[in-house]
Amino acid sequence: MSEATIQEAVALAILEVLSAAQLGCELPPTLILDRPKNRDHGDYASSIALALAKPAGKNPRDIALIIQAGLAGHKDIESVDIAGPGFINITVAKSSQGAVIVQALTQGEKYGHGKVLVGIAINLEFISANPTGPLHLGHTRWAAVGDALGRVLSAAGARVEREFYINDRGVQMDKFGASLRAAALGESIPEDGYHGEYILDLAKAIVAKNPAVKSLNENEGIAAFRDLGYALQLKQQQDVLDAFGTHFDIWFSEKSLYENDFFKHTQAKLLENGHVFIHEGATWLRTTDFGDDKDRVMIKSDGSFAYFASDSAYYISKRERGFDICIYMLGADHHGYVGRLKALAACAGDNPDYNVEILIGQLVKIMENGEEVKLSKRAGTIITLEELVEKVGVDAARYTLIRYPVDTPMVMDVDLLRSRTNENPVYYVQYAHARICGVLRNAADLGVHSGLEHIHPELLIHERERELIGALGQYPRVVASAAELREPHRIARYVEELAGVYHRFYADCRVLPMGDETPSELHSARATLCKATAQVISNGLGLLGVSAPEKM
RNA sequence: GCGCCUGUAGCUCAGUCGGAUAGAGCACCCGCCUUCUAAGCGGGUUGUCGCAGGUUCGAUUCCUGCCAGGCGCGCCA
Repeated sequence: MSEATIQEAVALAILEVLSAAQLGCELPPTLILDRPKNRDHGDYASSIALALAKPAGKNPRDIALIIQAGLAGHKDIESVDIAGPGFINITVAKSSQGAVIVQALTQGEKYGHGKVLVGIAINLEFISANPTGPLHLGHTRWAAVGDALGRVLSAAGARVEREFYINDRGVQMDKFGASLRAAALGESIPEDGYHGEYILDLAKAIVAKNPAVKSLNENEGIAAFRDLGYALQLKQQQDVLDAFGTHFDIWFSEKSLYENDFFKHTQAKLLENGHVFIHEGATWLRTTDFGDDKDRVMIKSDGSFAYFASDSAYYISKRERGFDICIYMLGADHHGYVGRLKALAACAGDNPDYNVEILIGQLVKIMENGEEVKLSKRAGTIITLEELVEKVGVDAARYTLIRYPVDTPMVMDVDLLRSRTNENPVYYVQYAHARICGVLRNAADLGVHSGLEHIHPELLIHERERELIGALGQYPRVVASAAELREPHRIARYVEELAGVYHRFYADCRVLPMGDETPSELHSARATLCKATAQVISNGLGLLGVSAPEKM
């Protein structure tokens, strides 16, 4: 998809030099060059000489000297310096700097896409809320992060399907039906039922379309309300997610796991592997064979299915549908699932360290006017996704939720998210994009050309220009590591950094001609650099599902 | 009791193949629009990286123990 970057080419060259030097020790299979914090340390740095000193039994500086000599004359390298105990600092040749701009402009939306996950089929399951109420804040974190992760994994070359598991069977559904029926009939809702205001609205909507349901007897009525309410509530969740920009490939019904004897098939498969047993009339899976705290019941002694039966069948289903890796994104209150899901995979004969990945998201709180917001108008207790979006908008909500690693408990400050300053990172990044678009519009008016024929890398020698080019070149690696580590927040952090570098460039490097100045090649070169930057910001925001406005 | 997550500047948080002086925003002070979007830029001040050991040339990062906070441990779903 993307050709090798300068960074990769240089890293490869270093490995070749080391290999030819026959140090007598094992070399790392790949080498990733660092971006030094200090600009005096060049464009790229490596501590490989220090790392190999011991196994090779050599002085690190001697190894560094070998690398320095071996890289001499490399077409992309201006200089190789050795610093301190043996750090290698590499400065890229000016003429080669333009390669990044060429890649960003020619690859366009694909710039940053890579191949690290090519050939891997990933099932990404997230949210998976009960269809008995609106989506709340906990779901919302996953709605943003899950969707972004899906985009990131795809960009890294994986075949990804996003899946929403609908818990559409079991006692919760019946309670839902009973609650709706009670609301419709003006009776008090059962204590263990659903109490939000939305229940009344749903009940009204159901009765309006199907007046007959009110006169059904209790059992039939509960079933009718349950099924009609389910359809409406699911649709509501789908509409909300759609408006939020989160798309699912598959809406998977839990109920469907029991059709066509699929559960029997699951049970047979697990039995075949020797981990199913009967105890006191119940059917169990011996997950303790693979490190779980306790064994899990699949079929209760009364013959009904335990929730774990669904989990088991669902996992088997995913694997039989051809997914190599099943990623589960769960809330912190479900972290107890990790052990049993891993063990389940092992019971099915799979490799729990490879085929199953579980991401645990810590809780989200929301602050407004300096205090925690706890009450929801609609859901009764917990703030909903819709309410969050009403408060801050889709872009700010998505961006903020994605910006932090999921294992950090996070606090969303509504007042801050509404602010339009530096302290609000969404606007900071979007503003950089809009600013560039403005410059490019003016460039066109002034007759400043930009594009592939106007890169002129040898003219881009200002410190800020070099920084900006360097930052653009990091993007493919950021995407790759975000995908491999399942950490989409890295994209957000990168894009913030890039926006900052751009703003500084903008402050120091005039892009367009002033007054009656004649457009020069430098103007064109800078405008082209701007164009490449806009592309990368737009690509990064795109992976997060956040818009890149042309005007603000 | 057992298990998972967290503990970095006054506040909110970044920082994973272990690396060079630990970063950003906010807050506080001071500058920058007679020409590209000031939703911006620059400068100044801020640290026992929870505590104690260990591994090594080097640890915020890896290992062990402890302290503090959050969450979880059903033939519920």
